[in-house]
Amino acid sequence: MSAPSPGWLAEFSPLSTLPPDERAILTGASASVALPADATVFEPHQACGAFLLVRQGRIRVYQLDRDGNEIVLYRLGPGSICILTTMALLAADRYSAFATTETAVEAVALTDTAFETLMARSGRFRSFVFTAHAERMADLMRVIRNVAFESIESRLAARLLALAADRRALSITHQQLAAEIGSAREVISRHLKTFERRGWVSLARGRIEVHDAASLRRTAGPGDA
Amino acid sequence: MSAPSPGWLAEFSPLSTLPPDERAILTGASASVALPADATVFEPHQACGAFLLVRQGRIRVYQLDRDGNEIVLYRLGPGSICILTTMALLAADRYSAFATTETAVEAVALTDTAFETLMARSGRFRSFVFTAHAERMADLMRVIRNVAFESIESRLAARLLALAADRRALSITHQQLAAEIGSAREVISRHLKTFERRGWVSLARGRIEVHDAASLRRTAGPGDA
DNA sequence: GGTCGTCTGTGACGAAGTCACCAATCCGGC
DNA sequence: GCCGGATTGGTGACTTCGTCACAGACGACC
Repeated sequence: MSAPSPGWLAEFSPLSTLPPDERAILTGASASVALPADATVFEPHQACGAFLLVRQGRIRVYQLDRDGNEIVLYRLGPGSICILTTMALLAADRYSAFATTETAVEAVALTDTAFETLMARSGRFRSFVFTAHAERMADLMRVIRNVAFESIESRLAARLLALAADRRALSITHQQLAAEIGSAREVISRHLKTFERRGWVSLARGRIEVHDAASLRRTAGPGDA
Repeated sequence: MSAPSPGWLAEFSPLSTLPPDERAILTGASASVALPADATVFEPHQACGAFLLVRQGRIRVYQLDRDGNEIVLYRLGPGSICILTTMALLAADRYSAFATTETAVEAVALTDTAFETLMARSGRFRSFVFTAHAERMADLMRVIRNVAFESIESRLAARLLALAADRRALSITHQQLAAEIGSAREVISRHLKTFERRGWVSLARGRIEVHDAASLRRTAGPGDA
């Protein structure tokens, strides 16, 4: 693990205003971490042991049951931190979720002592960490609202829009979409077919093209992705 | 708001080992809060403005959608803290959950400045707060696993056992049970009827008596309540 | 072109949610 | 006591969703 390239701190805007002495702690005790795509970041009952700040790439955090059913909880992108590792650092508790890199990931790892030093010394750092906690908590609440209250059709529409972002087409299988919202492949296939019949999307093997984002947005409803 | 009765700190074991100067901050800036049963603790987009430590009673935290559907997220009992208020204090973010007292509640409220002072000064206090965060996060993950992966029958059995605790009978309506696990009243009624036909419980208006906890535990499965 | 593994489509069925409606019970007022 | 309204529980019909079984379609590779 080498030192991260200089200037990485600027990529985390809430941290870029830290006073010099606190910056020194951060930059002094950090190491670069590079992960390939589809790598395991952590699994239940397996601590990660370091505080991770994501610089590049995307990490998917999800739940898995014994039958292989899956549901995505949230994603971590550039500028966000992995709070599950902070849990393991500051609280003894460990909780059971999986995390996998979706793309190659570049991150900065902070030693646990440096993390605790900063938490003790820097109000800005604490606020940064707490904000991340609050956001993740909000993500989980959103997932609960979706699975408990929303129809598959609206959740699927919402997720298609979220995954497509601004692009027209996305490369994803029906099985992967089912894992996104915690449903079954056949159910997703059938709903996608009706979307296609309505002219909202067009389907090809491993590929979905969005034609009518407005209609999708309408069926997604006021609820969030 | 009067000062809480002396010795309340002993009720929060992780805090009882604080050094004298940190205890002084806690006891000096705290006020007693008494809430009746069925009172609103907080609602979405409405900050509570203080750090709450629960001494007596129970608070139910739940999600609600526009159609009145409900699902319980977790409960706070004696010795636990309300992390949603800490979110509002340290992070600007607010998230949308409801909290209601199930019984009369006695709590201690800490001013926000005292909270931040303690977070800055006391590693033990930080660890206490972070542990609470981790536990709540674990609760939410458990809820997600349940709604996404478990059958109604097993979730109902698990919840009956959890609510009954060691008692044989519990006073609860089918509607309330449905709100516990995020289902519909009719579904709960039907499952309870089959439980009764199997001799596991007996039903009366607003009352359920558990006769065969072992069988309930078996259908609840290895998963958590 | 042929083979194999992955991906998608479909029918049948059970489990769960929704809707409509009624019956039983409780509670307060008289 | 009795009555009337409100709450609670029971049930059938129907829709949506999850599960199972299986077939066809496509792409990668030889």
